[in-house]
Amino acid sequence: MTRQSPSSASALLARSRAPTADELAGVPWIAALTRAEADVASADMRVLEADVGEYLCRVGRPVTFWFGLIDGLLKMSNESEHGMPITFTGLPPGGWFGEGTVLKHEPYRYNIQALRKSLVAGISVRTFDWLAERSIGFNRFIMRQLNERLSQFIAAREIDRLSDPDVRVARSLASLFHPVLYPGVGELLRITQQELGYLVGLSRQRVNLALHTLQAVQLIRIEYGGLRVLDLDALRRFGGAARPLRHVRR
DNA sequence: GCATTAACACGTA
DNA sequence: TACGTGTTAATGC
Repeated sequence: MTRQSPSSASALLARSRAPTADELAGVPWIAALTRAEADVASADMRVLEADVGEYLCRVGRPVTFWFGLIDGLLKMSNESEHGMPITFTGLPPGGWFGEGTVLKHEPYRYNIQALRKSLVAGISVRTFDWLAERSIGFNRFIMRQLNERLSQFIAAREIDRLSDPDVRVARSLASLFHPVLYPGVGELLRITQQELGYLVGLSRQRVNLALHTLQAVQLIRIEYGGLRVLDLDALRRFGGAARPLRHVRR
C-alpha cells in the first residue's frame, strides 16, 4: 500500500465536485426524503476521488462531513497507544458512516482510509443537522442504520474470538455483503484477496486458502478482482455447528 | 501443526 | 505494463 497523504478537510473539499445524477441514484437514503428535502441534500452533496491509502478522516479531527461510499473500498480503523493499527470494519459501496460522530458534534473517533481508489460522497454537518431536525424519513433511515450496525459490531466481536481462519474469512465476508448497510454491493463484491487479508487480519496466502475452501462448498465463487456470494445465509452460519465441541472429548 | 513472509510463474485488465 | 491470483519454500511460535 502506498503512503497516506494527510489531507485536511479543506483540501478534500477543494478537490470535490457535485454528484452526477447516476451517483445520486446510488445514495440509499435520498429515497427516504421528501422532494424538497432531497433537493437540499443533493445541492449540498460533494463527491471526490480518494487515492489508495488516503485518509478521509482521522482520529481527533473535528467532524466535517457525513460520508458515504459510491464506489471502491474503505477501511475503518484505529490505533492502539503503541501504534498498532486495529481494523474495525471494511466499508464497501453503498455504506454511509460517521453519523454517530456527526450527531454528537464530536471529533472523529477512528480513521477512514481508502484501501483502493474510491469514489466518496459527503454532506456537510449543517445539512445533516437540518435533515435530522425536520425529516422523519431521514431519521428512520439513521435509526435503522444504527440498529443494523450495532448487531454487526456484536457479530464482529464474536468473529474476533474465533480462531479458525476459514470461519473468520466466511463471517467477515458475509458482513461485507450486508444488504441494508451496503446496498451498493449486490452479489459481486469487488475486493482483492490482499484487501480482504487487511480487513480480516490474515495473510493473502491464508485468505486464498480459505476462499477456496468456501468455494468448494458452493458458498462463494472466486472471480478476478472480486468475490461472488452464492449463499449468504450459509456463509454467515459457516462453521457454526459443523465442528464438534472440543470440551466434550475427555 | 499452522500461519507468515518472500519469491516466482502465470493470467488478466 | 501493472496488478491479482495460485503456489511453493523457508521461517517462526
